[in-house]
Amino acid sequence: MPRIRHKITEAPPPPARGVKASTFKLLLDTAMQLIQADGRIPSVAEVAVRSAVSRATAYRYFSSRSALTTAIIDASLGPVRTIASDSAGGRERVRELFKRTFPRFTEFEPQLRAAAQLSLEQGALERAGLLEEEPYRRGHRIRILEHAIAPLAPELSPPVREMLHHALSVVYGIEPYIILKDIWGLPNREVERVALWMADALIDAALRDALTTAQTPIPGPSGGQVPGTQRTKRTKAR
Amino acid sequence: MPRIRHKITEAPPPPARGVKASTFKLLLDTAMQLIQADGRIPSVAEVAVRSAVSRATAYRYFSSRSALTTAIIDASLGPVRTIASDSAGGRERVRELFKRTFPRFTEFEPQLRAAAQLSLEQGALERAGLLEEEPYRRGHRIRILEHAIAPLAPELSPPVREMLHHALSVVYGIEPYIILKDIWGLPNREVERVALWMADALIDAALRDALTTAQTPIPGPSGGQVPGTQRTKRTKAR
DNA sequence: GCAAATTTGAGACTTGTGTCTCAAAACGGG
DNA sequence: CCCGTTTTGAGACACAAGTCTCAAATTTGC
Repeated sequence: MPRIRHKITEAPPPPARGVKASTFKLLLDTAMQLIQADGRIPSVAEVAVRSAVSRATAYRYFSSRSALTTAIIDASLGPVRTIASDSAGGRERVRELFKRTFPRFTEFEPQLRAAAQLSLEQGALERAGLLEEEPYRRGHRIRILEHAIAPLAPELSPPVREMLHHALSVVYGIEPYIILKDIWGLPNREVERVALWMADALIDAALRDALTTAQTPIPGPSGGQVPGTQRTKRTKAR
Repeated sequence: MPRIRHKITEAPPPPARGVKASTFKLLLDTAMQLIQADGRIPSVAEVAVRSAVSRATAYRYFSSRSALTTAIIDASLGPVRTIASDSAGGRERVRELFKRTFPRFTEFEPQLRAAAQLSLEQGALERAGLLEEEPYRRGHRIRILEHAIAPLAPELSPPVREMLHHALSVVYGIEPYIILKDIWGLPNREVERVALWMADALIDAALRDALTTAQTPIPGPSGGQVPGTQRTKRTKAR
């Protein structure tokens, strides 16, 4: 499987031929209205009709439904940077990141669900070798979380830090939100509580791992064991 | 939004008219071969051709691609019960559940990804009020985890137990697997390690919460506070 | 305001998915 | 082995997504 390069393009797309900024805006605005109204990504044809524009023209601007989806997601979630929190250090920074992000989940739920769906669809096509277009990968999650846990870095050995980074990326995203709402039927308030609780639990575990490895003398440099990843079995129950 | 009732049908479907067991088996077998070979759910038409059967017949057995998907998933993951572990109590039971389940993720990855995709698609249709068929909900996750954490129950107050249940359901599933593989490119071995680490961390947190609330005298019966959910801020960093 | 370049609309066409009908084939019980 | 029932195949139809072409409309440069 070919490794995919994350495309973190913040730059505006190069102007294509046969494309007029005003028409693009008209179509995108219509699409945004439709998704807010219906809660699902509209078809290109729908957008065309509602914009009083021919189907052919709409397809000139959004060559497929997935292209339209991508555009809608980017337009909705645009300034991701504003989510980042520079405020407190340590655990609070992560908590605040979660709290700041959460309202976006409720506000942009259809768009985020669409993003998740799109990435699954494209993943399937990709694995089958049938994907022509560039896959949609925003990859902001890694970067945002990296920033959030940065203050904790001095207290964590690199492997523990990485583990925490991985673990938080599972909890920080639309997926837990979807699971808790769809499987359990939890209200937003509860979903947020669970996510925060999980984040806390993971940070605790990381800090604890850091302590145990800090106390232990570091093994020889060429040792097979990576320091900090052998989790001490804590308080074995039963 | 209408609440959906989980359909945990283990019973075989009632025999429909115009349906022959042998043809059903032929088509399903072909479909299973195709998904193993291609890594994606085949179309009904594809299955028909590869089974040397007319399209019309194939559609008699699988009335849509999502019906085919459902059948494939069920056939692949059928005996979910065998996953359950009755072995150890407490934390080990959860760990063993995770370890037992993990090989299925690698073995049935395409099917599980398809299941995740299907549930997102249907969720979108459902929210738009456009879903005619019964949505596919297996809902085994809740039940399996409930069994796994049962031995921990005596040590946990009901709210903490519920929190743990919710949290584990975010970690126990194909979603973390997908996130860690697709976003990070982690190998299976690492994904399993992260999942186990997370499960451990969550159980730790739950047990710790249980301790703190056990020490605190329970507030008055009509108090607004639910005992055990007010997480004590632990080791505030920085 | 004119000419060239750009953008658009209408419709034909393709492909994939799903439905429907009806006659032929296969099956099964006596 | 025969007759009624069940199952199947072939093709016609519908419909959404997406492509393509060409002439008409619009915009832009001068």
